[in-house]
Amino acid sequence: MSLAPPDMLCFALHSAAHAVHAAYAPLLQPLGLTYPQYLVLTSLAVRDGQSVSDLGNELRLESNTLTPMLKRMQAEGWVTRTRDTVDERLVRLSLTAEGHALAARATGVPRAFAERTGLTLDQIADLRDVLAVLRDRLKPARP
Amino acid sequence: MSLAPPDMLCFALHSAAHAVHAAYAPLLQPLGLTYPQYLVLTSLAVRDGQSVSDLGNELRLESNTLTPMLKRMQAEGWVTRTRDTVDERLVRLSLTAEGHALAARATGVPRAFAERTGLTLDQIADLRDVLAVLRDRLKPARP
DNA sequence: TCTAGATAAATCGCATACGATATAATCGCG
DNA sequence: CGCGATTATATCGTATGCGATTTATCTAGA
Repeated sequence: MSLAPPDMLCFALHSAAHAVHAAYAPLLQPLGLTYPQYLVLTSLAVRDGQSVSDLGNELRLESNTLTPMLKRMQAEGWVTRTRDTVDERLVRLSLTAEGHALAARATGVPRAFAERTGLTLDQIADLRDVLAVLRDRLKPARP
Repeated sequence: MSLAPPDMLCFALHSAAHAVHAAYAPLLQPLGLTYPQYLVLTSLAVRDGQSVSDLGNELRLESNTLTPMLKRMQAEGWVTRTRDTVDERLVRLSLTAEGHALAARATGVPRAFAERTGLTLDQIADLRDVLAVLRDRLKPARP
């Protein structure tokens, strides 16, 4: 006898992640951003000049996902991609002025989302930390 | 100033869901299953004869996602898709003998995963329930 | 020094996901 | 009864994600 999906942690995670994605979409669509692009923009707004693999390590994504996404964001005029002059294997990422402006416009999005969840800020922080522990146990980030 | 992704609940969920997906992959690959296909198989093993929208309501997926996936699973010989004779808009889904055999082989997968998480069964159940509440608050299933 | 191995991005193919739309079947209201 | 609205799938286009591979660059050891 097998467990049905509603009884499985993996499915709860899978479906909750999609629900969060869907909840963010209407907040991000007016900005022209997809949800993963929003994460990239936010990461670069905090730390400029990251390489593709720095960003991938933070977001747990591979170059095969990031490269096409970054090219789309470059085409939108939000991001620049330049080879590192010292180590030419690295591609350094920076936000343009438009990128920074967009990140500023997106600042309020997490708060709007937090309100939609109906959870307190403490509950949100606790859940976030439990999930981070689970994730890092399953798939540690590079040191 | 914006929050960085590691501080955001949405990112914790996003990345934990991907980590779970990645942890399931090596368990499912020997069976020839992808992770969403595993959820479909499990759902049909518990309740046979569901329509596409029944299944979509349980898994929170739309026909535009399910139809191609179900066709692939039909091509593998695991699932049959037949129009309901009473209401011909409905497509009824059933597992074949191979489908049932595969579901039986997959029974041990959640336990193997649970061990990988390092969480107790109570912790897993609690986390699952919190995530289900969050999901249903953001995107309720049809009644 | 010079090359074998490691590393960083990029490319390719495939499987989700979803918004928008199309099509077919059924329902409901006058 | 008849037709517009609704419902259930399916189709199309686009954006992730990832496994496997490729290319370019760098590093380390004989």
